[in-house]
Amino acid sequence: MIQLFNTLSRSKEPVEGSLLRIYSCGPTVYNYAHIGNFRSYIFADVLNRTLRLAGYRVEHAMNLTDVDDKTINGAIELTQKEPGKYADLKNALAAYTAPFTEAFFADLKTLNVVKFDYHPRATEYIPAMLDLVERLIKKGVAYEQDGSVYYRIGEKKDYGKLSRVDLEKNKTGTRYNTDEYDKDDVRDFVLWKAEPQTGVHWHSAHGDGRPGWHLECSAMIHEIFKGPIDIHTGGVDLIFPHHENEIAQSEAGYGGAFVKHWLHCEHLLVDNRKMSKSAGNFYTLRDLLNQGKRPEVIRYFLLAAHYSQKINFSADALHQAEAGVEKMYSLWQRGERAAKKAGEADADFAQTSLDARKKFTAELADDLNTPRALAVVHEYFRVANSLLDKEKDSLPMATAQELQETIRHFDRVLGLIDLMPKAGIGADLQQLLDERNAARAAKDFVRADALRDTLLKAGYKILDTKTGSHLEKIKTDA
RNA sequence: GGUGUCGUAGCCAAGUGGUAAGGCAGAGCUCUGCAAAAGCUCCACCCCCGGUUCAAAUCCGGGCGACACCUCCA
Repeated sequence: MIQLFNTLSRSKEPVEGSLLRIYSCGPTVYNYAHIGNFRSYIFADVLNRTLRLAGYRVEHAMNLTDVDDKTINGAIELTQKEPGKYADLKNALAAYTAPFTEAFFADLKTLNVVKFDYHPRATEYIPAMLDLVERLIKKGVAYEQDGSVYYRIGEKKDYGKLSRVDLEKNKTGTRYNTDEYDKDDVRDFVLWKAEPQTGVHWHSAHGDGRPGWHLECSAMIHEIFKGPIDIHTGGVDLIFPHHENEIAQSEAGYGGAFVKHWLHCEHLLVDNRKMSKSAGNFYTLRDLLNQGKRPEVIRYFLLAAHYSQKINFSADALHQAEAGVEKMYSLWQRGERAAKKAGEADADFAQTSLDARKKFTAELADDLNTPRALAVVHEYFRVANSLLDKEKDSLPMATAQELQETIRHFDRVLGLIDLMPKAGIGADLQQLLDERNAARAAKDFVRADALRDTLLKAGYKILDTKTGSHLEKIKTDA
């Protein structure tokens, strides 16, 4: 049984049912997503992987916001740069968001995020959104004002139940100019935004306009899942107002429950400040890869802290993560090499492996406790390395297989082995190694060490063991 | 001003009433031509003050400090 912290109740609750419908808030494709954004998507991935490992069936959607102020501005800029190239602004919008959308999917792949089942885009669900707007007007909780439609917060008595904001106590107007809004109540939020002909717009009963930000998630969840969902994820900054407004819209518009379990992951910090586009203190995945950081290291780094805790992004933390990844890869390859003997599997080790697998799954089942799960992994690695030491790197095939299966089990959630540099040791490398060992045997240590350096620069580390020397790939090809 | 989260070793980070997981770095040792890898050993009384309790890092109260949300934001 999986227990997950629910923002709604502020306590851990069991996840019920065998088929889980999950919706995760995805990116706005106006730019490259930064590593803080990816924390949220990898968090969704860990959730997805953990549930599957635990035997649940999962249907998981992650949206792409491809129409909002920023993307529209981008589209307008495109048309100004190349007048006449786009048939209309919607075409320009599609042209503007396409590369960022592509980059987003490529980055997910780079980070070995398991494919989600659905990736709905806001622009593809305009009719569904307009349908929701009409439902809300019919129910009397929304009103039109100058071509825009607003949600009347006062009509929802339990508004604020997720974020626990008390709108009465909240100062309004302190942080934004209330005069800019033509709303009955400053707290009301926009469902449908009147957009002049000069902007990206769709036709509606209220005139030309485009959807408000919160609307897409409600409409797409309804369209895709045809009913309430089990889990909804996102970053903590979405709790209010985004998720609060989603709840209001969906519950009022479609009736009944909306989401059982709300999960929110904390922010990634840089120098103790939230990483964000507006603050400018962000790194995209591409930035980091260009700096020689490896995606598996980034993954490990993000998994090393619980999702509900803020983590500070630093070179130091990344180094520590790299050491963890290396240890895993090293053991994996050591296990591969050690599969040599026939005979029965080591019964003690088989038991240890089974225990470790169970413990690993159990730690994750407790609100996705990846740090504890990693502790289990490291304890297991120590036992496995001890065994390999003791057996001089020669194990029965069955035992080596046990080791690999266990690492594979961990990796069903960690997702690191797939990103391991491929060894591909060709004849040239083997020859260098042979030459080095010949020099070593001839006590020509200067030459031996020089060859070791050469191999290191080629991305291979030499491991000298009692049973011979081996090469281990330590770097991804540049 | 309102709301919430957090403060654990040099660093990263679990634990949330029963006497401090795990990792990185460091020190010593084994192995090694040297090194690397691996193993073994060592390395914290949990921001401060007060309270509750047989027992608190863990609960309560009060400080101090950090961050976040209340505006677009993962």
